[in-house]
Amino acid sequence: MSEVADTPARLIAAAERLFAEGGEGGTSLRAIARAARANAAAVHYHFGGRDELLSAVVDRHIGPLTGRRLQLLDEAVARHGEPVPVTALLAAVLRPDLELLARLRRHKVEVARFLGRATTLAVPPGLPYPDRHSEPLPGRLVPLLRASLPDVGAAELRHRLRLVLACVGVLFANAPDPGEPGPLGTDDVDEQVQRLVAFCAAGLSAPAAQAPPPVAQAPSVAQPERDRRKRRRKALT
Amino acid sequence: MSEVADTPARLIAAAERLFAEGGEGGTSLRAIARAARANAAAVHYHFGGRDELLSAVVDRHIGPLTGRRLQLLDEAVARHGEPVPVTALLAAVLRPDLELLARLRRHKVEVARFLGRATTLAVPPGLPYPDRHSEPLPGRLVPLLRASLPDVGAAELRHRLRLVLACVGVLFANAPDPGEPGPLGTDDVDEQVQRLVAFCAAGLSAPAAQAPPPVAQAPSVAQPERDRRKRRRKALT
DNA sequence: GTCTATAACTGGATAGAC
DNA sequence: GTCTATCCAGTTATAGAC
Repeated sequence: MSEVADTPARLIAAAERLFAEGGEGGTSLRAIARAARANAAAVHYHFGGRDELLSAVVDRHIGPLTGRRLQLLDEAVARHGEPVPVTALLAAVLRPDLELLARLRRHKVEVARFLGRATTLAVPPGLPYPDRHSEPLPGRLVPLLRASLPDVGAAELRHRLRLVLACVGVLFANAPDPGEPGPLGTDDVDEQVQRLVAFCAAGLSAPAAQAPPPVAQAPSVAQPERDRRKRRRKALT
Repeated sequence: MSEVADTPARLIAAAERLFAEGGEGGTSLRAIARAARANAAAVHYHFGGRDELLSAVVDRHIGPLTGRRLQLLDEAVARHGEPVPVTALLAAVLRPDLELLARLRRHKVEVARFLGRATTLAVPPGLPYPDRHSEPLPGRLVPLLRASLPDVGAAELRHRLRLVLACVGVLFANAPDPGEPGPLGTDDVDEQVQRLVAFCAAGLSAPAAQAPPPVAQAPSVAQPERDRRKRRRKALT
């Protein structure tokens, strides 16, 4: 873990730390190379460039998640038979994320936040982030959910599932510092799963929307802006 | 709207477009000045620097939202009396966002996505984005919710509210191109409000979590990485 | 495989003329 | 208020020595 390791490994490790601490756009290839006690040219040799290194860092964490999710889904099916209770399906999908989050939070909170930004968001345009929604997960999950929630329309279900995945992403992106209480008010992963599943299962299963009483029309929005002038920039060396 | 306008206004407009299209980190002060047909020095004169300009852009959109949310909350209280139904409270809070989203989606989708990244996420560290959770909104909203949901614990409620706000943020961040169907499968704001409220109200009101059946322990995670080498970087220039 | 050196630019910031 | 000119630190990328 804290070995000398070969250059590519040291580069990945340094990149992970710096991308997480300094932001995706704000971290330069040279800074990474310096931190890895390697040379700028080494990044090009091993990965092909800065962006490919970024992808490598994200993939390394996200890849294994899908595997574990599918595994837990299979176990849930085996245990309950179809239709699987929604809570069991959600627990299978969400647990791996919360486990990873707990692990990262201990020593690498910034990395957790970085992954949250990278996976759930449309993310700064132009960067090659993996699209979570095109993973093999939905292909397996959606049919199971449909069977368990026959009263929720197919389209509605897909939208709601997006909202569910959004929740996990934001838990990552706003991961609290270690020392502070964990993501959902607890450091216990089982409790986190229970709480998140309680919220999401209820949302997924909700009866179709009903028209609420009408609401006053929106007034004009955006404009109050007329006194910003000549503030000195924060000093910088 | 398409006037010549004064320099600060042109700068804000150009900055909004370029930050949205090119990402927060990837847009330079010089590019903004060029697009605004102004000078690089003008940015420093009027705003103090690049980051302050970024803040100005975000504030201009987000500021008015809080006002409208509080206004709709007051109307909801006046109409229903306390305790206000959860659905009414949520509709008041979420409608302004969806209205803004619909407006932006028509001609400035990228700006919507930009705002989503900027407000809900921890966002690349170091950048001065407004923290949505420190707005005056929670101070007014949380007591109303507590009164409407006496069975949900205070802490639990706060966590769930974070999840709700996360959902809106991700709707912004992943705003679909105009032409494609709207954020929740429809272009009609009223329907969007209904669907989002249905999901969120159910989640907020859910009974406390229950312990689900135990789950196999996690195996080792992260590592499959051993054949990435020497891919040429995509040509450039 | 890893390094130094360097090419070729772009970044934010500011001084000072107009 | 707005511009030009300039500073200089920092960027990716590559050629070529070891």
